[in-house]
Amino acid sequence: MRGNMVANDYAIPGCTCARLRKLSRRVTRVYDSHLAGAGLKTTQYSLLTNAAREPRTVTDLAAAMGMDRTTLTRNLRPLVAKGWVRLAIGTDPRSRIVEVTPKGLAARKSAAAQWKRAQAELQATLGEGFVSDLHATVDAALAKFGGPPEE
Amino acid sequence: MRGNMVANDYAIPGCTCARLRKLSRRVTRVYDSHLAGAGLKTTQYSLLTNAAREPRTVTDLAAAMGMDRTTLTRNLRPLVAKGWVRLAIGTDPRSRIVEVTPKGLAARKSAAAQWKRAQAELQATLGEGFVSDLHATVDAALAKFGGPPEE
DNA sequence: CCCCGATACGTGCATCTACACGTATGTGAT
DNA sequence: ATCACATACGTGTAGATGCACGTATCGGGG
Repeated sequence: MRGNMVANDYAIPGCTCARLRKLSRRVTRVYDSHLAGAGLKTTQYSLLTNAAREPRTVTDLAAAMGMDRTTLTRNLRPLVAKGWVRLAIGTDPRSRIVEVTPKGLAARKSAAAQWKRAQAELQATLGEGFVSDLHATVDAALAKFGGPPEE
Repeated sequence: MRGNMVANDYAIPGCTCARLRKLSRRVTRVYDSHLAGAGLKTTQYSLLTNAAREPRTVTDLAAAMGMDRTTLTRNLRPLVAKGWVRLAIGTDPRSRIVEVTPKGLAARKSAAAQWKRAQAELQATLGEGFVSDLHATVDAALAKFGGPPEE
């Protein structure tokens, strides 16, 4: 009784990419709205966290975060400009070690509260169990791509 | 026996946003690598599809796609430049109706093959059942945000 | 008819993302 | 020592994303 469901073929019921991007946009806006008060974006908070975990070369950090190396280079720029990150020369003089400065650590620490609020809002919206399942699913997908879930 | 696991607090085991963005990057690269041969990006393919489904105002289409209205305005620009999309004046002269041109429909149709290949590669990498589950999870999340999964 | 709040858009600015390409340095073979 | 290949990086170009802000039109009340 639904009529002809095949009137046109413009439906993409199966486009994984579009769905993921759509959800990413929504979720990113939630986080960014909270982190705005701390003067940084979600991406930057994530970057500071990953860089602080362990000093690494640009290439290694980019690989760990699953992003193009040149993307990381650009993303580092605003952080370097704010004095939160420094690019040091490694043992191999060609390499750049991404180092979070004390100022950067302080910025991250002060933003942590807002990050927690964002995560809490998300869990309130989606439900805690749902978020857990979502994490598991996303981590499993990332693992199948070969990289670590890391974060 | 794992030693002290709390040496630093730089782990964000629970950052939903970072995980989603990471997975989005990976998946987008898969799709874009296939669609490159068709001369468009995943976002553009998705835009063409959504716009072709039904002519709508910029505001309505943006809402359906879960993106900022001004983002849609910018994303439409390259498509308009290629003659794939046209912005017509609606009954309300302030509004712009996003219309896909015949040329745009043709471009989308010719890209459909590459899109299928991308989707196939993803399913081969993740597993078909996994992709189904992922869709269900993402759709459920989008629904909890209030909007339609649509695509 | 005029004013005012609501509505529909576009722009400026900043950031995120990645491919193609170019530069500089390390390394191993000759 | 030198040459060739690999490695580590940055830039040019192009698009995706969203907030703050400004402009123009619509519609109802005075």
